[in-house]
Amino acid sequence: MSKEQINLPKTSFSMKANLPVKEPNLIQYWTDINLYKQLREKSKGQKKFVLHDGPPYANGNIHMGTALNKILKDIVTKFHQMNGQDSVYVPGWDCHGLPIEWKIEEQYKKNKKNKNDIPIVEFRKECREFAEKWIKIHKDQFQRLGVIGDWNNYYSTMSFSAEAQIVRELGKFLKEGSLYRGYKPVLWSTVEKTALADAEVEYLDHTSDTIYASFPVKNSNNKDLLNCEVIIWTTTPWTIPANKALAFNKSLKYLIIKVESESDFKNKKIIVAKDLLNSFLENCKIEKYQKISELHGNVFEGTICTHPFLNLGYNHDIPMLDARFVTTEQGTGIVHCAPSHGPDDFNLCLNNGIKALETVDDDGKYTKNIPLFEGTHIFKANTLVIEKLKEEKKLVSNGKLNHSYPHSWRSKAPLVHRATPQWFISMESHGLRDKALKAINKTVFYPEKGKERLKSMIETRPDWCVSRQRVWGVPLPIFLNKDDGKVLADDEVFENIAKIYEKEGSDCWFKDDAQKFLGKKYKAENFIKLSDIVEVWFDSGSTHSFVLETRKDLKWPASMYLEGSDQHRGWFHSSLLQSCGTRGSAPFEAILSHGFVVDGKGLKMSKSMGNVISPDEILKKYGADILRIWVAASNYSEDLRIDYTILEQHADAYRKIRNTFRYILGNLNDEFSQINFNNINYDDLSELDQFMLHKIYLLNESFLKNFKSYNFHLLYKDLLNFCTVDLSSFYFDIRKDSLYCDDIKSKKRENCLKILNILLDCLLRWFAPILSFTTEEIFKLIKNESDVSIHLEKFASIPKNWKNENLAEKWKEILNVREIALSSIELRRADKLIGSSLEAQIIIELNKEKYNLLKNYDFAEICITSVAQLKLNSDIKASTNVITKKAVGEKCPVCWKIFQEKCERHNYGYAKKE
RNA sequence: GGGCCGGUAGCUCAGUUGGUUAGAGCACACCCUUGAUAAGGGUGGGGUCGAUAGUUCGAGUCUAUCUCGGCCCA
Repeated sequence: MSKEQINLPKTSFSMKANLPVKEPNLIQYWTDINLYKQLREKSKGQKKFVLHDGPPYANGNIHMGTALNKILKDIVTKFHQMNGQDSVYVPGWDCHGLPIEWKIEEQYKKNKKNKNDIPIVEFRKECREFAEKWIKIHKDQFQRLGVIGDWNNYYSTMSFSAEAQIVRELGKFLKEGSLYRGYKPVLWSTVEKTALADAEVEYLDHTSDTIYASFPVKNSNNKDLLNCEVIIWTTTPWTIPANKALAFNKSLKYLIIKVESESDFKNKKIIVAKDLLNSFLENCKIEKYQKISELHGNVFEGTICTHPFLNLGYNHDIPMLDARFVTTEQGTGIVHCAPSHGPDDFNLCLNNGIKALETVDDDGKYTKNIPLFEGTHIFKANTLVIEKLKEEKKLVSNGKLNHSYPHSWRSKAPLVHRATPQWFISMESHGLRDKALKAINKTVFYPEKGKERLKSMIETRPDWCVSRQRVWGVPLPIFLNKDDGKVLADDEVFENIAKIYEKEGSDCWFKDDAQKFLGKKYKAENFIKLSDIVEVWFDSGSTHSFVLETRKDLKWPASMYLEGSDQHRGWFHSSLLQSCGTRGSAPFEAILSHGFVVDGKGLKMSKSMGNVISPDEILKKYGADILRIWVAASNYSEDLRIDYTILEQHADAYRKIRNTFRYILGNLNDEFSQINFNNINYDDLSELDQFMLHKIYLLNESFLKNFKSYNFHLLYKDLLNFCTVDLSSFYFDIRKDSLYCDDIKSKKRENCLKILNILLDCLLRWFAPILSFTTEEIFKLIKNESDVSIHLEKFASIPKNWKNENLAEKWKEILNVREIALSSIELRRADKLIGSSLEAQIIIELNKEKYNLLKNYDFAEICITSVAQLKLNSDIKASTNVITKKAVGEKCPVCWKIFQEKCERHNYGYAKKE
C-alpha cells in the first residue's frame, strides 16, 4: 500500500511562517493594489465608523506603547469594516512643542551655535524639517505593523491648514470672552530672563535661608485662637512680602503653647502642629514652654490672620485655608502661601478666589505691588526680610538648610517660581466645566472606569493655561490695545490671520509687520502684538476641527477616540474641553483607553532596568502577526505584560492556528470553493457535521458579542480554543479517516469538504482583523481572480438554522462517553497492550437511558478505534463504563483499522483521485 | 505624599447577584503516532485566589488595614 493511493493533504501553504520575510511583501501588495482606496470604494455609502487618530509626537522611534496603540486601532477599524461599515482611519502627527525645540537646540550646542543669534523663522524651519523627518520614519514603522490607513493623506498639527484652524478656534474663545489674561507661577531663571519647562530643570544642592515666622490671629470662630500667633516655616524668606494666605491640614492635630523662654515670644501663645513640636522647639531653642491646649485642624476654618509686616503697610487679611499638601514632614504644619511663587500656593489661592499678582519682574526685582521692597532683587532680599521680621518681633528663629533645589540646566543658576502673565481659558465663566461634564455622561467608555477618571479630572481642574513663552508652535493671535490693554476680538482679524496662515504658515507672525494681520480695519501702531505661542495640547485638542470637520471622508463627532490611559489627562481631556468650549459637546461618541506596556513581572520598562523590548526586535524575530496576537490576547483594560516567554507562548498559539489552516488547505488541495451558507442541504449532513455547524454558529455569536464590546482577548481566546479543542483534537482527528481513506465521491467525504470550506471561509474572516498578514497570505492562495484582499471581505453571516440545541445536548453526552473511553484506552496503552487507538476495541456499557439515546452512534469513529460495541448494563454504578481490549484481526493496509474480516469499506477498490 | 486602577496555576485569561472539591487553553511531565510530521493525539501533575483581620451558616467574590505594581498629580 503506498501513500499515493490515499488522499493525503497537499498544500503549498508552508508550515513555517517566516513572517519577518513574508510580511513586507504583503505590505507591498497592499500598497500596489491601493487597498485603502479600494476599501473606501467598496464601502461607499455605508454607515461611517471614524476612529480618530490621537496624534503621536513626531519625535523618536516608536516603542511598545505606540505599537500597541496603533495595532489596537487597526484591529478596531478592521472589525468595523468587516462588519459592513465604512471604517475610516486617518493617521496624524503632533508636531509643535518643546521636545523638538530642544533637539534643535542640542544640535546648535554641538555646533557651537547660539539660539539667540538665529532668526526665529530659521529656527522654526529646522523644527519643521525635524518633525517631517520623523513623520516619514513613523509612517514606515506603523505600516510595518500592518496598519491600514490613509497614509498618503495623513494630518499634522503643523500643516498650514491646521495652524490656520487653530487660530480660528482660539478666536472663538477670545470672542466669547472665556479666554482671559491672568498670572501664573512658572519656574523662572532671573539670569536668562526666561521661563523654564520642567524638563529643563536640574536639581542641585543649594543652601537656603530658613525662617520660623509668626502670623497673629485677627479673627476666628474659635475663641481659643484669639491672641495666638500662627507659626510658619519657609526656605524662601523673600516670598513673605508676597504672602496672601496660610495653609493648614484639617486632619492634623495642633497645639497652642505658651513660650516661657527668654525671647521676643516670651509669654506669647503660639500654634504649631503637634507632631512637629519637638523639632520646632529644638530649632528655635525654646526650652521652657507651657502646653495650653490641643486642637483639631478643622478649628482653623474661617480664621483670619494679619501679615507680619502689618505695621509696614501690609494690612491685607491673611485667610487660613485647608490644603492636603500640608504635611508633618518638616516645618510647623502651617504653610505660608504666596500665590505668585508656588504652584500649590497658586492653586489653593485660585480655588479660594485669591488671584496671583505680578510681584517680581523679569530681572528678579520686586515690583510696585510689593511695598517697602520695590526694586530690590529677590536674591538679596532674604536678609532684609529677616531683619524686618526681627524688628517687628515676628521672627522666632532663622537658620540655613542644605537641600535639593531647582536650577537652570544651562546657567546652573537657582530658579524661582514667579507669576507671569499667561492666557487662560476659564472653566467657569461660560460654563465650560459643566458642558464638559455633561458631554462625559453622553460618552460611552471602554472600559467603563475611564468615565470616572476623566470626570474627576474635569471636576477639579483649574482654568486651562494655553500660552507658552516659546517659539515652535502656533502664535497666539492676540493684539492688545495700547490705550486700555483690552484684547482685540474681531472675527475679521482672526479670519484674516487664518487665511494668511493657510497660504504661508504661521512663521510670518514672527517676521512680518503687524499691519498685515490687522488688515485695513485697525492701525498697527495702536496695538501690541503678542509673541506667545499656543500650548500644544490646544493644538492636538483641536484636531477634531481641522481633521474630522474639514475632511469629507470623515464625520464629526468621531465614533471613537482610542488612546493609552494617560490621555485622560492628555488628549481625551484637551479635545473634550476644546470641543465643549467651541461646539458645546464632545468630539467623540466613545472613548477606548488601554493600559501601559510593562515587563513580564509587571514592572515598567526602563533602560536602567534593562527590561525594554522594542517593536523592532519583535518584528525581526517573530513578525507583526505575533505582535498583533499579543495585542488581541491581552486584556488592555489593565497593564499589558510582555517579555520573550509571553511572546513565545503567543508564537506557539500562532503555529497552532497556522496548522489549523494548513490542515484545511491540505485536504482541500488548495482548492477553495465558496459555499452559499443558506443553500446547504442540512439534513443531508451527518450529525457530526451538523454539530460543527452548531459550533460555528455559537462561536459566531460570541464573536460578535465580544467584538461589539471590544473584548478582543475573549474573542481571540474563543477562536484559539475552537481551533485546538473543536477542530484539531476533535473534528479533524475524527474526519482524517474519511478524508484520507474514503472514496473521493463518498458523501461523507464530500460533506466533510463542505464543512472544511465553510470553516476556511469563516476562520479567514474571523481572524483577518487580528492576523492581517497570515489571512491575506492564505486568501491570496485560494482567491478567485476577481477577489483582491481578505480585508475587503465582510464577516460571514451564519444561518440561524445551524443552531441546534437538541443536537448539542445529545453530543454533550457523546463527548462525555468519548472522554471516558479515551481514559480507558489510556490505561491499556500504559499497560503496553496497545499503542495507537486503532489497535483498540472498546466495549461501552451504558445504563438504559443513555443506551437508548446513543445506541445508533458509531463510537469506533467517534473514539477513533477499530471496533466499538455498545452494551446495555443496568447494573453498573456509573451511567457509563468503558472496557478496552486489543483489537483482533488484520490491519487494513488502507485505513489501518484492525478487523477480523477483510475491511469492507474498500471493496470498491482503493480511493484514488481521478 | 495624594487621587484612580490592579494583584486568580509557569503564561494568557474565565469566574454571574457571596453558595458544592476554583475553571479553560497554552506551557510542563509521561505515553502514543509517524498518513497534518520542525506536525498530530491521549493522560496527568500543578492554585493557602497578594497578606492579615473582620462581616457571614458560608468569602476568590463584601469591609478595613497592609503590601506589591501601574497611570496621573504633587
